Amino acid sequence: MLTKRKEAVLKAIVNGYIDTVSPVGSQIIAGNQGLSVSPATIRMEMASLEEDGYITRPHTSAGGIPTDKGYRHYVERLAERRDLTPREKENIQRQLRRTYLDQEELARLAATALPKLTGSLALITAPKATQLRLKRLDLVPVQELLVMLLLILQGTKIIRHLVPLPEPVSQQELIRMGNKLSDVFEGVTSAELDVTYTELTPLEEEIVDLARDLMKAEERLSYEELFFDGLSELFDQPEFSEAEILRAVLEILERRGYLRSIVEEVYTGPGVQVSIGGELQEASMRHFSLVIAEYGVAGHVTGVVGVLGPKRMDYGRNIPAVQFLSNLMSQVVGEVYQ
Amino acid sequence: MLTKRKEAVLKAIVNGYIDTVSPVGSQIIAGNQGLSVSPATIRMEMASLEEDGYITRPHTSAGGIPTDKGYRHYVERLAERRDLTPREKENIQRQLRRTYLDQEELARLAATALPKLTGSLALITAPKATQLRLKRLDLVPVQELLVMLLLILQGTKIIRHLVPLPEPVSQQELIRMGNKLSDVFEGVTSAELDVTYTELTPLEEEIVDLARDLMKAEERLSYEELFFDGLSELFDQPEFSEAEILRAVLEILERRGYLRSIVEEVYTGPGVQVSIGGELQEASMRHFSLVIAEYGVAGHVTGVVGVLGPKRMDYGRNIPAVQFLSNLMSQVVGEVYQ
DNA sequence: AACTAGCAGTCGTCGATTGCGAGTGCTAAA
DNA sequence: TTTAGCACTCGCAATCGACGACTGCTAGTT
Repeated sequence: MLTKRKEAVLKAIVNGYIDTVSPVGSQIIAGNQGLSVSPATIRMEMASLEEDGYITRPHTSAGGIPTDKGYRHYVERLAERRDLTPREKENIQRQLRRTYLDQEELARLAATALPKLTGSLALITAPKATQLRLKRLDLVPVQELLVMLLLILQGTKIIRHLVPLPEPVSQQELIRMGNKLSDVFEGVTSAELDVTYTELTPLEEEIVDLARDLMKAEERLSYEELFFDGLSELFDQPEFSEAEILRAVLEILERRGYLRSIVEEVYTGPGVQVSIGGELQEASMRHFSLVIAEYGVAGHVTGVVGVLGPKRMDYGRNIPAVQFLSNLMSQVVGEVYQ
Repeated sequence: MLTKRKEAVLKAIVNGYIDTVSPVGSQIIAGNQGLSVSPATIRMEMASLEEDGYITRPHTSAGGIPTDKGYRHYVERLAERRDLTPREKENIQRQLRRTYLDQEELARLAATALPKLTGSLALITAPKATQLRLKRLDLVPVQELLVMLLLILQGTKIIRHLVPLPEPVSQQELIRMGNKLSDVFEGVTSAELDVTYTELTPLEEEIVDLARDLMKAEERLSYEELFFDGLSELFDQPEFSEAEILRAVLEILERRGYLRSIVEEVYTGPGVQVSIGGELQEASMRHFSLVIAEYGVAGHVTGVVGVLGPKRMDYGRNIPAVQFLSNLMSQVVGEVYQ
């Protein structure tokens, strides 16, 4: 366990490093009001902190910089949470509250808002329902032998798929089929989409089978599409002046599935989760931290919202920011889902 | 007009620069087979090329690098077009030919394929119809006082919008309205979506008005959403090791409307268009070239496909690549549009 | 026992200096 | 018109030294 004073020193180091992006020495720490001991004493404490693995030094005669362990301790016990200002909150609320948005748009907008608040990259998945329910089924002619199958699901989600026909079918007939199937299967889950219930023509059966497969495929996806925004905010951070690190970020972002897997790895429960550098499996993430939280309606629909930034991000601010956005999005999504 | 030999020298310089990304000197050019004169002679030619503005030198005693004018001449008369291999073509064709894709997906897929072929960033807009036609109109309940209005348009495009209701409406009633309005207005353009034609309830009128406004708004957009992919391909290029240039690209990409305006500026007619560095209005684009072409069905539906890369991109390959993709996408889109 | 002043020592950073080599322009000869 | 030769220009990379930011340690103080 760390003593009060060691914690104060660690906190000063992390805060200082977050500020200046360069190792912080004993004198600067001593200069901090609140800590009225000489630099020499600080040095003793720093030596001890280094021994315990909370800080490192880039070279023998340099100040300290926090290790992952140091950041971890900072995040959990030292960082002072600074909530968003009422003004900022109101601003986001106004943007996301426009009820006319569909849910993808919601995620997209949230991803645009977050980087400005946190100076980091925002990562947001659209809300995904655990159990899809069919609201309506449409068949729209595209060509003589090609129709678009449209599955409209609970929560404004839509699946569409082109279906080749074995032989021409009149538009009236397609409309009739759409209405009939919508009627029969309204409010039904993918499991209940079964052809044995009613009298169906072979073509209708085929379509119902396809619809079920599409819904099942959709359910199998562990996440909806991932939106991100704020690359340029991220690159404003001084430590990313080196192209090498830049490249790492880009690669992560282009392989979307990859990022998704990181999110899944990190996400272990409700509330805001923080993962710092090496705590993530991925070697290329060692310069980054991830602050993420789930949002949605428990058991019905969920998504993930978070920010990716340098390890020396402003945790005190970003954690409340992610928390706020998670709550807000839960509300908004909840309204559409009842 | 340039002499044969001057052109040969210019070509060697551009080719060499594209290869090595560093100024090419007289000896290297002389070393090229095909040009059997001494370096000294080459130097004379280079001095003349410099005077005429085809090349510059970074400093007094350095080799030549092409200017925008030099690239322009190269692209128009010197570059040897190297078409994609049959294998590559087949590959893309297979990917884009799956008829089950909707048109957004088509653009997205194309944007993913192109960077791998060209080593540049791909820019693609989804196909946009000049004249929207309504295929079907659906009203799907979301909450007691909230319905989703769904406009299904010719060519698999969908517009959706949430509509608040003044008072509860039963699901049957909504379905009836959807069917009625679909029936009345099937195949109609935004201009023809007029409430005076038939007997409509006030609520129906309101919905038709809204539908028309939505379609008109959609038509006013000059382009569909712009997809891009291949950031990391772009950053593999050695000249982007400097963070400053990187930042420029990112800013361009994050402001989507901005990029769109560049595309509009460049796009002046059919066929593949090449814009080199300073030829673009935007100062921040001076390190880049853009190779773009239109695709679609003339008069009905159009989109833009192109690549953005360093000025020293492989024009000989990228121009045919963009050409090929433009043709292919025209075909695929045409099939859905008849 | 805890703290601190002082000092020698370490190490990275920055600027100046230098040598090297690539590549030129010019001149004079073929 | 072409070419060989040569002096000259520059950028680049390596080297060096001064500087300064810190530290670790020791010895003395509270």
